[in-house]
Amino acid sequence: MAETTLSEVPEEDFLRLDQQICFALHAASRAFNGVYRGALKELGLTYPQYLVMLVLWEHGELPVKRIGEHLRLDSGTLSPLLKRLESAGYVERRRSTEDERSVTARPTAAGAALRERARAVPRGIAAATGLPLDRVRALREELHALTRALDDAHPPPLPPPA
Amino acid sequence: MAETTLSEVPEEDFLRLDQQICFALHAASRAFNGVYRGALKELGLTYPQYLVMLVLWEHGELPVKRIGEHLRLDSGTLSPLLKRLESAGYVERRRSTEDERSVTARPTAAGAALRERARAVPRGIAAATGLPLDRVRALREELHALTRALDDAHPPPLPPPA
DNA sequence: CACAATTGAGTTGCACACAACTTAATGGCG
DNA sequence: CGCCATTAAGTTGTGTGCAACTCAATTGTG
Repeated sequence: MAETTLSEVPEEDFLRLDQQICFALHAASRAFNGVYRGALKELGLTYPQYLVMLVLWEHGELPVKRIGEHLRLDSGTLSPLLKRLESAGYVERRRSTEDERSVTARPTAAGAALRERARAVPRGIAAATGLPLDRVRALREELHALTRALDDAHPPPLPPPA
Repeated sequence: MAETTLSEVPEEDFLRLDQQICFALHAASRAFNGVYRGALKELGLTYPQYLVMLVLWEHGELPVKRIGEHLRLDSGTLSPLLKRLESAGYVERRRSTEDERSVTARPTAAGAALRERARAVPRGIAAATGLPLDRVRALREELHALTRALDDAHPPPLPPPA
């Protein structure tokens, strides 16, 4: 049972195994998304919008570029998303004075207030996973390593944040 | 260091931990998607289209409903996706004669031939993960359990396949 | 047998992701 | 200084994912 290397797996099983692992990650991500969707509905946030707010709550004002580095997202995704967060009244955007190319985003008063209401979210999610926190942490580390390896094999447009 | 229960984590760290774990899964899924995108480009398939073809290669002709159960996807996603696979010449769709509500899909000759070209894909992906197959299998199991737990806490429209 | 509830596909609308492109500003570099 | 490569946002187009809906076929029930 110690078949650890790729060459020891019979060719016939490979497509099936591939289906299992790539599907598993895909499905888990969407299942997570679904649980967050329910938890975030009353806050008026989508899951990616919540990720952006988490970054802004932690760091305050940030250029779009920096947000993208934290979340591994590019301007093609962030620009319309931030526009929606702005029209929802949760963030303000402002073109930087030092560098006119850069646009920074920061939580408004309503956005900051939203943080208090959001405090209830993570506990509910953690409970829904049914996993002890140690396992959650371990899983997080494993997924980080996996993401790093995959991005390394297929470098994304965004270099990982320094 | 044996803080396993939720109640032992300070409230202040919760939003940050939440960001880390939910982001980790989200990012890993997208990183995987990116690697597949590169590997599948020459086959003319997207990642979800590849998942559908894997199911059809394994099971032959299947109703849309069954495909959805295997992949945890509903008709809102599968209908247009199958239409694209059909216009690409990889699958045929046919309304069932026994139950006129049901539509089945199966690989065409070109779709079946594609399977041979697809054999090269999984090895490349497995190599890109940088993980030994044992770890991949363990991760798969963990993600399956996680998906089940999350779907249980927030039942999706699709019941898990029997 | 009639008829309401259910089921399977499909459609519509919205919000990501991401490639490819455009535009404007900045930073070298001769 | 002048000019070009680089950089940051934003835009466009395509393909999911999913909620909410429509429509037709089927099933269950009195």
